[in-house]
Amino acid sequence: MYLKKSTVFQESSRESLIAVQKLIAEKAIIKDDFGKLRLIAGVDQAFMNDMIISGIVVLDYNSLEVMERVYSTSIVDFPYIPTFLSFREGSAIVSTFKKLKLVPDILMVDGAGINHPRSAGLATHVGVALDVPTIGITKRILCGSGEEPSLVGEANPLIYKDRTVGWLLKSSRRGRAIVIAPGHRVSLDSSLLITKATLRSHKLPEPVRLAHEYANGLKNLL
DNA sequence: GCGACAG
DNA sequence: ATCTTGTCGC
Repeated sequence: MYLKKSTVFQESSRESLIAVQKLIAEKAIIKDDFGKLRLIAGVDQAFMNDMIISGIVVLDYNSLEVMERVYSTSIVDFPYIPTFLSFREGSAIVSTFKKLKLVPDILMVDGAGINHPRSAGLATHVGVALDVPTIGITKRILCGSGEEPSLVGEANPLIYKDRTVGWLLKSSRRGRAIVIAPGHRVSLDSSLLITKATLRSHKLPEPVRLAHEYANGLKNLL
């Protein structure tokens, strides 16, 4: 019979992919290791049938002015399976990042960071692969729990197995809190401070919000 | 064994 | 993520 990718995945590579994630987690550095913040980028993927559109937007960290945008397309070759998102979107991000002319000091990713069962979410995976400082931003919790903040600007720690792995930040008046976590070469505290600094009256911080808008907008031109 | 589960 | 209209609220 025809083997669905998900079946192949489940039966022949699950353990090896978990092994890869454990190696990524070992290489991840969860402390500040970046220079003066001048440029911050955001990345997000949009999908059109079996095509992945990955878009990156680079902003000036202080003015949040857009400095550069690049994108790349590729074919979907892996299904969406919770905790294995990096094997679906990771390579697309890496390819797109390499097309940048400007080198951002931080890359904000639409996915989990160390707030992952094996401490290897998409932001961490991509950060280690490119050896670039990353922060992971998600709208929902993948794992862990924390008290839901109620006041705008309030943040509570996200706990997973007795360890603080990120934050729940009430970023806007409406909706639930967003989830923030270090990906690579960024500390827990900095991941929160930097994210707050790039917020502009929207639920998501500007880097990822604009990257999402950019990637989705490309669907009308491809 | 039974849920939970980023994008 | 994506398929989709109207609708509640600031």
